[in-house]
Amino acid sequence: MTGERASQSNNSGPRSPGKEGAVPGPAVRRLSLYLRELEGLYKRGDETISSKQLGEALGYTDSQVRKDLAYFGQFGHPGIGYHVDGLIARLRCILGTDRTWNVLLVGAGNLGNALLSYRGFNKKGFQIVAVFDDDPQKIGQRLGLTPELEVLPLSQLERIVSEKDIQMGIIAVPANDAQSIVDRLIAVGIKGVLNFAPASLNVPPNIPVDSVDLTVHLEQLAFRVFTNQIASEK
Amino acid sequence: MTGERASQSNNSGPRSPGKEGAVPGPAVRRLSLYLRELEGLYKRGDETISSKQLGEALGYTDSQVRKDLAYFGQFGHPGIGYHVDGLIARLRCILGTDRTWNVLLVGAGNLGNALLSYRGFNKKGFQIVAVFDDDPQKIGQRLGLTPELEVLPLSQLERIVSEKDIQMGIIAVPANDAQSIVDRLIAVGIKGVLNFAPASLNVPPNIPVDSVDLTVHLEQLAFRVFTNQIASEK
DNA sequence: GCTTGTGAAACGTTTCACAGCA
DNA sequence: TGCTGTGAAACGTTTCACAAGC
Repeated sequence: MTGERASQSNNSGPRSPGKEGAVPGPAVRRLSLYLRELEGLYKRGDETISSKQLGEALGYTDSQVRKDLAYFGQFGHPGIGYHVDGLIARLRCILGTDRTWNVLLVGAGNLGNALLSYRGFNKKGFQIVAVFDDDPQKIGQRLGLTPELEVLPLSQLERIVSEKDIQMGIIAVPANDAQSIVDRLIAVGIKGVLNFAPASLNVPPNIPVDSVDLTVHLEQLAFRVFTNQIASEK
Repeated sequence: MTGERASQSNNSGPRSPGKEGAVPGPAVRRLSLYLRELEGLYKRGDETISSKQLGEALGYTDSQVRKDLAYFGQFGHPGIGYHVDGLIARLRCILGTDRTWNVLLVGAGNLGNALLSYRGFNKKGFQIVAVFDDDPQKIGQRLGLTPELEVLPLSQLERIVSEKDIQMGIIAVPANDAQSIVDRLIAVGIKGVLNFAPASLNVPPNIPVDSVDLTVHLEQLAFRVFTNQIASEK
């Protein structure tokens, strides 16, 4: 059943995994970090980089870097390393950021506002093209950067999603509202969700959800700081 | 070399790992999610819960839940499950959120402001007790919730950290400033850092750093949405 | 009956080590 | 020499399976 694909040397099509099959989750996360680092190197004018250098910059081993990249093809040159610009293009293609993604935001509170004003999203090809909130105080407000967005009521969700061809949604509402919001997003055809509500969402298995809980991150940190303290008291 | 500790049945001291030794990183992350879920159950009046129920609520197996908890002791009762309130207390103690942590914030931009206004931190025992920014426009502004905080210049860092007994720092500055900020934080004795700047930070190995890059999360999502599309086209 | 805690097996990820190429 | 790509070994995590307890 595992489809096979002739290995296509260096000129393989976009995203070509060396083999059909699962890429480890952690590897995909690292690809984003490689890309971020490479974009910095590109700005500084570097033309090539070795797996060793790239790994050291991020705290990974050289073989880790090579294995991660090898899941998707053969991008390097023995004795040389990787061409920075070429690898950037490949990674963007692999991650899907060589195109623009239209994103909606639900929740125009503090966090929602901060997300609307964040320039980093646009730079990476993510455009927040609609904001929803059911608070009557917020509906009609214009928020965010240069082309400001009007806060719309959720009743407009279906219309706007198809009108603006929106594929992903960001949830920045209180925990209690998150499940009903995600249900509605999926009902109108949203294909992936980034959830900032401190709640665990129940969704069909084909809908990727990535949850960022700010307090969970602080707790992880507290645990590790605390562990260090105990260790150093020994 | 592996210290041994008589297994202390149910009344073991705080945080007692069943055995001295490493707890898997992913397990610690899940503990935070268990705690979040348990706090919800407690509000709804539930008194006991089984590993099966808790796992199902979060998308994990029952044995995963039991193994994670077993790293720290024996908290359950065969045939019954776990007492919700008791397990909450244990998890808080393990994660270090049974005390208050004083936290500082560097960067009073959009994201910094959103973090200052977020009530979830206080509920979990994290108090942002100082805000720093070197932008002259921002210094002196009063931001955040009820007891507003005055934005201070970084020159005050050392004094405030010792005065207010601050252990952790949150970085919400542009990528280019992040490394110099983290260096200064560590120099004044900060023990852990939550970094929102899209940059990889170089720190000594005994200083835990947790990085949250919002665009990395969207990229992960884009990758998975894109993968699903390709799969469904097959 | 149902549920925990845990050794052992299964699975997944990372690191090693080296052939092959520039 | 320096570097990639990759099979094999090492390591870590999750799941299984079951004895023991309510």
